[in-house]
Amino acid sequence: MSDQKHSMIVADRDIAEQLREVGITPTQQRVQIAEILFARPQHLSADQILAVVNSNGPIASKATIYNTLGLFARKGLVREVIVDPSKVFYDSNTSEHHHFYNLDSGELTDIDAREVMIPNLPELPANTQPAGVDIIFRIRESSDPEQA
Amino acid sequence: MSDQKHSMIVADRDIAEQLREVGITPTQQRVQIAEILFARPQHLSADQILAVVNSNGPIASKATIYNTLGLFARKGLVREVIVDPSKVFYDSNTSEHHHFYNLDSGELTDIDAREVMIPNLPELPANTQPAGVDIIFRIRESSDPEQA
DNA sequence: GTGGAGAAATAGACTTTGTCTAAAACTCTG
DNA sequence: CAGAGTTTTAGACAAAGTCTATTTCTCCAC
Repeated sequence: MSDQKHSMIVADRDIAEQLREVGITPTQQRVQIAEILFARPQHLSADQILAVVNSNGPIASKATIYNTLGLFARKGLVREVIVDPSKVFYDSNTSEHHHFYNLDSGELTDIDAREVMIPNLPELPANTQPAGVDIIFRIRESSDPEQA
Repeated sequence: MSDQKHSMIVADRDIAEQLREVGITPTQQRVQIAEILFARPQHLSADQILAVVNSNGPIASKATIYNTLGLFARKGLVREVIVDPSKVFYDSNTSEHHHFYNLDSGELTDIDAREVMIPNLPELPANTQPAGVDIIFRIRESSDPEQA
């Protein structure tokens, strides 16, 4: 039990260290948010993160959640996934990959980059540079009659 | 001049006919919205369409714009493009193609399907069927210092 | 440790996109 | 031209996200 507590502290130290490495001052709020996001590869909305962070008492405000997620995204710790017009998902998997988006369930799942032929980069408009490619395979439930 | 007026009417007739062909009852509002969208291939937000439709007197309400765009999208007359977390774009080019999205200017431009190698369809999750692929090349202005 | 400057967090007002509702106005068919 | 069903409408509402002024924290110099 004290081992567990100990490893939590160590884990937090590690996360704080990781944040410092990319130039982010580790605060309690940022560490907590990072801990949730980086526990495993997942896709969470700002709202979901807000709920999880504060599930055991108030730790971070809405503004902090948005500030922190924006900061993490700018530092490359997290990837913004824009597939649903109503909200942004934050993806803690930053390796190159693509997504299935299930239009019926709203579920977002990863596709390993190796499973998809990487498209060639088309000729860019003048005075622009590449900033990332998103490939989204929209899917629906097989028996969904909504198609005609 | 009367020729022009005549051709407008003819054009509206054509549009009304096109709407009927996909099972949409052509109302004044729907025809006007279609006229704006289909004048040329373009990307417009609901807000922009609302402004243009009503630029010479009130023709359609906000609710009608949203209803109509949703209807057109379901009928395949228009394609929803989700690249900006704050709003949906409606693309009157329904042929297969992809997009550049300029993060600095918010500008959305088409890429002909022939310019991009079509990626293979990865293995779909169980009980799902494909519903479309979006490929978005995010770009920024070349001299933008915002990168570190 | 302590002080203090700059950075970060906060509550809550605000903005914007989009949805909903109930009533009025249309369209179309018989 | 009547009546049923469809469409439009104004405005209330909802939800995501931003902003602001203030308070709190962090960290470094001493």
